[in-house]
Amino acid sequence: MSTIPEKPSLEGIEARWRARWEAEGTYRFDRTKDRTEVFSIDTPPPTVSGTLHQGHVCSYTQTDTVARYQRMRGREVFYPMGWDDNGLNVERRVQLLTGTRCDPSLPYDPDFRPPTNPGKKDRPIPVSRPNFVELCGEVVEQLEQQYFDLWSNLGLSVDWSHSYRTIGPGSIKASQRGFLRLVHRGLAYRSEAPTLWDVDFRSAVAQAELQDREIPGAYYRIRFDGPDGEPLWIDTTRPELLPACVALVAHPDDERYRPLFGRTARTPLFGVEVPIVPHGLAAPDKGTGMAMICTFGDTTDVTWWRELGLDARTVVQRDGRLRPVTWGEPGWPSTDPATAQRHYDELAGKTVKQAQARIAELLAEAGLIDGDPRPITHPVKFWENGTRPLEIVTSHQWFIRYPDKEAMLARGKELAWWPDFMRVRYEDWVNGLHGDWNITRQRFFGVPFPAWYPIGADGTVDFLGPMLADEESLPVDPTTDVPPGYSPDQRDRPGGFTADPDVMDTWATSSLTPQIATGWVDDPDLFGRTFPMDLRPQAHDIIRTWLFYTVVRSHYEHDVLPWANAAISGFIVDPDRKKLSKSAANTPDDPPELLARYGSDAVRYWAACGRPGMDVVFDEGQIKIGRRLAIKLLNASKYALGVGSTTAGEVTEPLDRSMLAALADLVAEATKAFDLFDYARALERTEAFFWSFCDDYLELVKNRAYGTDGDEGQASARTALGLALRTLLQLFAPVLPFVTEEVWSWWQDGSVHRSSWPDADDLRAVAEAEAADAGYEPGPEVLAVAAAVLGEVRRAKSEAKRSMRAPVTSVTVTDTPDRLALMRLAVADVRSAGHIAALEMVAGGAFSVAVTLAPED
RNA sequence: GGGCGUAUAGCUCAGCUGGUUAGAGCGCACGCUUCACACGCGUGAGGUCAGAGGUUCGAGUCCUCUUACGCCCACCA
Repeated sequence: MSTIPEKPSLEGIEARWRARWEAEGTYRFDRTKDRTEVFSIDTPPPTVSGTLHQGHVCSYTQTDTVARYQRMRGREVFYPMGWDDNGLNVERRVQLLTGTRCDPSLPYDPDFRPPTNPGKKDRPIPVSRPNFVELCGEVVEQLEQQYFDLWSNLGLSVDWSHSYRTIGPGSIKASQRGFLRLVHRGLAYRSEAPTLWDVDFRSAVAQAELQDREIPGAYYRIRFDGPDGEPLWIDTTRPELLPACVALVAHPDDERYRPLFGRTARTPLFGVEVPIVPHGLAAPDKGTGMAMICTFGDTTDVTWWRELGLDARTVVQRDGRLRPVTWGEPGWPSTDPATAQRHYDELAGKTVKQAQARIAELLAEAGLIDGDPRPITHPVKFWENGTRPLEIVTSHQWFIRYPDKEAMLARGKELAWWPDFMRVRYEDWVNGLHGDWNITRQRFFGVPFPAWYPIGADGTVDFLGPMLADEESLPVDPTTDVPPGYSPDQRDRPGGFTADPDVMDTWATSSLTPQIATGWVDDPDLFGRTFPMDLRPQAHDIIRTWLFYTVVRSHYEHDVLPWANAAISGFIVDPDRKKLSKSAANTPDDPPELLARYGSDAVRYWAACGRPGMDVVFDEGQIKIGRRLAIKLLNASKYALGVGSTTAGEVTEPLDRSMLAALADLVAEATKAFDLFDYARALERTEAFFWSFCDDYLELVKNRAYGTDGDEGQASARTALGLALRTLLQLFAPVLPFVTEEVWSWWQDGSVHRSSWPDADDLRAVAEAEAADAGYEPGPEVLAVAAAVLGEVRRAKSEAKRSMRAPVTSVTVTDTPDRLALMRLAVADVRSAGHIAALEMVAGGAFSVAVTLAPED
């Protein structure tokens, strides 16, 4: 306990309490507790390569309020923190920051240091993969420190001793273990397949990372030769893929084309005989109703190609340029190879865009285009972080099979969603799934696959016959470790082996965050106390990825849900309802600046005002209100403690009991709200109570508490004030951890954050004690009636433009007998607070108050 | 094209299972140096609850349709 400051202030309290909480282990997880006593949280690992903005502050604060509530309710809270340093974003960030680019063919240079301040225009310096991974590690460490500072300053009650990296050794081990187990059960497999591919980042991307964007394009109407030499017109937006055309397709019911099914057409410029086939996906109303199938222009092409068993003639390479092709060779048939070659040589080596322009010219020159291209805008698939449309290339990839839709939907029903309607997003996603989950990324900084491929005596690699690491040997890096039965000198040699060159998709790791955080296999004791977890907090945009994948992995590995509850937060939007972008950071409004200007509690207040699942508008005004609330708590507390508040005495005065009865109702409501993860409602109710508590109750009780009206009732006021203050501090503690802890320390032992959540029944018992004997029903009404009369007196003074201290000669209250009876119980306090000389009560009629002010001096 | 959500005072939002004159804060106006607080206090003005139908004794609240906005999904020829 310490003393009450003369002039209470918020300045500096964050640093003081951060240090104290850390030193005293206030939020340390007690791992002697049983699973039933534990509340464990699957904290979202923030992407350290991203930019901190108010959105992070908002959602992490919301979760923290729940964690703090559960802790006060007596649950031992397991609240770890992860850092997501996986993925393409880190690589991109590292490339920018260090001016380097990974070239896996280079040897490791132990003395390499990146330039200190690389210019944007400088050509990136190629570095080896180990060098690049080292740089990633260094950059990631700096980024984590920034995040730690912010989180800690914000007052997250995380146990920092339980933190992990999505690419740390423990995570790599867990990811590889999970992967191997799926492979051994036949649930993960290797396949060569057409894959959506970002030509700039030279990597495959998964369905969940796709984004449609409307971009300009154009329809070209191109002439094919029909079976009998007649013209056959098709519309395409991708004329450059003409050399990759393997069939023409129309709807089976399309009368125009039905006679042509089973026959062949000839492609223009290249003279390739392609079959004319029916398929239900062909749209009679699009273009001419007949489309060319290319390998591969879009995912529909892939579907057609697979379902119709067509040839593959791919032309787009991984760098987004057209590959060299020799026409007339096997796989590249043409009725006129020389002409085909002449045309194709104009395209080979060009980018898709360049090739499109050139082939349009070639077609026009040959008179094979009908009219001018017709400009359109159409949705095209992009990688969500990419800048050029995705291409489809064929490559070797690892896939995880999805469980039955029914099983996944059942898991979705089993999970408690907050708010409940978010479940629908999950169900929509499950119902729309197609294909399996491609977990391969052609990157460098990530979890490597614990796999190698045998090299035959002739030097060919069997990319479909992987050799897997033993689970006991994990974690492994196949580029430095050696597969069982081989020696290091056999690497990349005929008869030897080669490492799997790829890394896992970021979600393949983060789908195991519950397992990673709780010590799966490596710490069975902790795992048994914390898994399955209680809560997954996350935003709605990654239900289809993080949430869904986590459910899949836990379903496969443990046959349970990974957590009982999913609390889904909204986005932070700017006042124009646009999602906050990265540009929101590094402005005067960025989070560290806001925390410094208004204090952490104020920013937390704003965050906690956001309803669960609803988008939150960034509103600096709301932060100011939070600051005002925190300051008000300091001052009201100073007053209450200054008059000698205690939590131990008796409460005898009806007004005091009435206030406590109202407080008991508040506690019940706030508790219920928090149990439903509705921190916003709990805060709103508590705040409303607190302001009227200050405005009405404190004013009514002030003189009595000071003892200026005599000793009678003073003890009652002191006890009521003490109980109310203690309760209010506790109710506010989850949202305003700093100021509540500050005030708590003035008069209570220990931390408010480890105190027991208030009990509505206890308060009600105090309010009701012997009330019946005193001849009235205890409830909030006495306070309400007294406050209403006081309000009328204030109004009279305001309208007369007089001070609130102006003396009142007489007041006449007219009301129903019942309400007058309640009024009578608090009449002394009302007179005192209103400086009222005489107060009369008249039964009958509607509530009204006549006020006669004393004349001014 | 399908789905989900939102629409209440100038702004940000409450209004839980339908029930007396629709609430709060900010902002605004007018006041008040009041012994916890001028980083304050008091009082006040301000709303045809997006629109149109319907159910009901009664609808901001339930149903239908429409409109606007946001988000998610969808086979891009």
